[in-house]
Amino acid sequence: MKNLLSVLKIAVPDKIYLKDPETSDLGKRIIEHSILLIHEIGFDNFTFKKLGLKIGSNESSIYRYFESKHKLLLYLSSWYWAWLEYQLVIETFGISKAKTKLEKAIEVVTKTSTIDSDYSHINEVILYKIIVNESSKSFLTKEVDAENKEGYFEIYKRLITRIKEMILAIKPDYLFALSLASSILEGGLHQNFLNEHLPSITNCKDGKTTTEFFIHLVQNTLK
Amino acid sequence: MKNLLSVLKIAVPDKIYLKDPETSDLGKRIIEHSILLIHEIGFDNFTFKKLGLKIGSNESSIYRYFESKHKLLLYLSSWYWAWLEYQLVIETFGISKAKTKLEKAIEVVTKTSTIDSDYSHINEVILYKIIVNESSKSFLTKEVDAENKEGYFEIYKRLITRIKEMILAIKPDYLFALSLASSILEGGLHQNFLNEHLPSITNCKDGKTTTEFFIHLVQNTLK
DNA sequence: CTATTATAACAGTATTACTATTATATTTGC
DNA sequence: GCAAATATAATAGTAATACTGTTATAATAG
Repeated sequence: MKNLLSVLKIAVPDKIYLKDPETSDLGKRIIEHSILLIHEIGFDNFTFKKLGLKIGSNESSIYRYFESKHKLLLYLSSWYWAWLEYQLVIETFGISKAKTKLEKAIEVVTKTSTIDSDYSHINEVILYKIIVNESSKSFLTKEVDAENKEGYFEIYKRLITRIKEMILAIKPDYLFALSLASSILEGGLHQNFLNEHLPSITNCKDGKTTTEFFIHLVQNTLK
Repeated sequence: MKNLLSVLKIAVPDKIYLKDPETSDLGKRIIEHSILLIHEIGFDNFTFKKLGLKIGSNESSIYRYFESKHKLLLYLSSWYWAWLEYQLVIETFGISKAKTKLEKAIEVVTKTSTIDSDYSHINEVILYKIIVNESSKSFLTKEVDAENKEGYFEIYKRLITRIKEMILAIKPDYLFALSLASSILEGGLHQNFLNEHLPSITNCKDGKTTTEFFIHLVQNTLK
């Protein structure tokens, strides 16, 4: 089951890119090194020129794949959410008890140390760090409504919908299943951000994990 | 009690600005219209040049007050958190019952339609919209650790600490009081963002409020 | 082995995010 | 009431950003 990714491909909405980076060596190097470079200098300081320099390739060649660095961030985000959805499905598939299933889901979605699956050129551990620090910037823009219409957030929304279903399987009359699901996902990222940068306002440190916090929260809410 | 702000001044960490905008007419116009302009075109598209044009003043004059637009965002955020802390304190001051007190706090912190207090040149309703859409950008940067050391996030952290105290007053042995407090604050902003831009993944709409969601969540968690 | 496609190299542009300098108002102190 | 100090405005300049466009060269496919 774990090796499904060797036959399946992570599917990202194709309007996000001009040319699918998975279809060429240069494309894969763009993805691989954009993750490393964004992690290194931050998305705000990241440029295609710097990336080109890093991969020994020309700025204009990168523009053949993505029309802007914002689109690249959308790609990386979508890719991560798709990968997480895959993790979620395989990890919870065999679990029949609704409560155990949701707990596993919370674990998958809020844990920090995802293993680099080594499936590809993409380092999932570093990508997760980018998601924590930068993914909000993919929707905190003036263009969010237009981009939502284009379907750029479909995978993210589908992931939240899956968690919502697991919540409703436990408590079908709960009125805030979607809000709880989106809070687990974004809240998990936020607590892990605080742990790293503003530790004085989180308890998810010193052995206590973000996962524990959310499992406790959800257990009591759905009781 | 409500009119305390006519004698008190919202205090923002003074390292954030070069010159206190509250001390001059131009300074106040900078604040007033930066809020309107950021709301209008978004922080990413906002420049001091455009702001100068709007207030009939020169770009370079604005640089006398803030060394960058990032510092201006830090100022606006800090100002908002200080204002919210003030609201929190006066609204909960007279309440003796711990549970009622926290519920009031959650209401203050998560509600969308704050009234424009008309106390000043600052429109709090529009400022809240900026906070929802842009405030994360004030800490999602590579400079967050350095800026945290400089004390730029003190008010924000103090606000969360206040909410944490109210949580602990109800359940002193709860291990995640800080995480719950920070989740209420950021989560509240996020749900209100979703309501506006990605409504398919929130239940905080159609009469159900973000405040209700969090009150229910917290009540059950601290039971 | 030619045609197509992919990539690289180079040039150019409007805008951004500033810094620096000088000129002109406005306020304040005596 | 006037000089000195301060605040603001105007102008110029810069390196970097976020692109677009064109042409040249390399790789590959039919």
